[in-house]
Amino acid sequence: MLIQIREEDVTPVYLQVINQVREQIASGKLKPGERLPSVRELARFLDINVNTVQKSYQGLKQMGLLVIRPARGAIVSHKAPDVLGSAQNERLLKEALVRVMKEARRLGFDKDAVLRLLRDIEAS
Amino acid sequence: MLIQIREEDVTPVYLQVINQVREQIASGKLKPGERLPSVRELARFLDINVNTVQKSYQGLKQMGLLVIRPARGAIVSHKAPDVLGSAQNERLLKEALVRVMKEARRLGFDKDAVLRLLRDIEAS
Amino acid sequence: MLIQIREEDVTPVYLQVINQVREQIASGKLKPGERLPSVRELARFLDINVNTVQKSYQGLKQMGLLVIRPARGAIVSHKAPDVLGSAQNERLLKEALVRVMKEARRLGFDKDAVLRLLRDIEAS
Amino acid sequence: MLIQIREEDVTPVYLQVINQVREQIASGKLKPGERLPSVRELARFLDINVNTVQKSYQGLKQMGLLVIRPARGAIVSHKAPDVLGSAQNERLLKEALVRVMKEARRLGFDKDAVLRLLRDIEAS
DNA sequence: GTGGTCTAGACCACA
DNA sequence: GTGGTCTAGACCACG
Repeated sequence: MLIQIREEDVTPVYLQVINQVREQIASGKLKPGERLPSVRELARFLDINVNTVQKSYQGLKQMGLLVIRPARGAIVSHKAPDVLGSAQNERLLKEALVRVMKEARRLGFDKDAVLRLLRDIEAS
Repeated sequence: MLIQIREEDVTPVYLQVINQVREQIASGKLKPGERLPSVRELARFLDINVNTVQKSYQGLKQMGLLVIRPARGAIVSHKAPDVLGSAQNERLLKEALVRVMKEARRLGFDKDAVLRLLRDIEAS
Repeated sequence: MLIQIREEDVTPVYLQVINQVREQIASGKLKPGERLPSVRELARFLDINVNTVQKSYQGLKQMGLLVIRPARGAIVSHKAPDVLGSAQNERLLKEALVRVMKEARRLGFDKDAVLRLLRDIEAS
Repeated sequence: MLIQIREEDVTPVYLQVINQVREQIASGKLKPGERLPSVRELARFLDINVNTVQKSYQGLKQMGLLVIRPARGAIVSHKAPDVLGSAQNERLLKEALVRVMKEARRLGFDKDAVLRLLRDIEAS
């Protein structure tokens, strides 16, 4: 499991961890049932605080992506694929898009302009 | 100038003010040269602290949307239209869209799905 | 005497008046002995507060450029030419230059770069 | 990081801090990636309010000289050298020089006189 | 009256 | 511990 913390990124460290784990599950690099490194292990590896990793894992558990078994470590939930494609996520994404549209209008762009910009964006 | 603070919104108050003023300039409700309420006036009206309004006005000044003249009040800058339609804003919006696309991919959506969702969003 | 207040300029109004009067004396447009408009007259003409003009005239008097005769108006002092070319002014200018040099160093420019830039400036 | 506040200086305290930090980055005493003292630490050391230091750091962030990461401290941005040598700064300096030249003309000096004075100034 | 600066003290999320 | 936000109250120069 390859994770890296960007020092210059203003995103909270615990969110950087959550996002990258979520991405790896979505892309299939992490599969249901697969074991994640222990909290202490990952904290040591990333050189961040144990509490921070703890918070990330709890967040992922809350989303239903991780199953945490005390004293036995954390594994990717078998329900993870459902969670990632769920209607709830569509709602989350919709909210994010609404926020961007509001921002766009503030900056003086209409929906068509946004759609055009979005189409031009790399799939990077 | 109609502004309202949403207590339940997590967005910092000073940003709510900035966003709403920005929106009103973008939509033409506030025109270049028009005078804004004094910091004290607006603070009293919104029932927030003077320093908070001050922070908002300073932010808007920084963006080039306001011209603030000590002891004479603040007016919408005549350069505001340029600022709002500038190439710099296109870059800002692009960055926001890239962030949303990353988020979408994490949630298991591809670009076409995002485009479809965006088209369905109200122009509210 | 042609004076105009720039609304968008952040320079205090009373200083805008002082500077323009000083300029007109330096350039010869206002000559020693010549009468200036009364405080009330100028205030009405520029649409600014009487106190502001009063402050400007007092400042000019302080510099030795104006002689104010109560109830009879203000005239350009016959000593004005001496004041404008004096050693005291050289000191003032030197201080302004020192401030600019400090600013330049902060922005990453050395003295040679500043001299080059200054030479390139229009004599506008 | 050595900073000192001059009580007798009319320059606002938060600007004194900004200027000195900027100077130290320009002169290489503070290098990209280097960590600055926390707002509380610096406030205690300079015996000024935390909010004042906060204002300074926010200003430096705005200029692109600092990267501030909540709960992780502030570091000199890796883009700081670009910011300090940029064309935008040349414009800023040019504007300052134009202002000084106007002032000089008001005081009765021409450009050659100014150049001569500038050359004589210590590089202090 | 106006905006600008500063202090003191508080609460928050994050590490 | 860190930075970010907000309040209350003060003083200043300027109009």
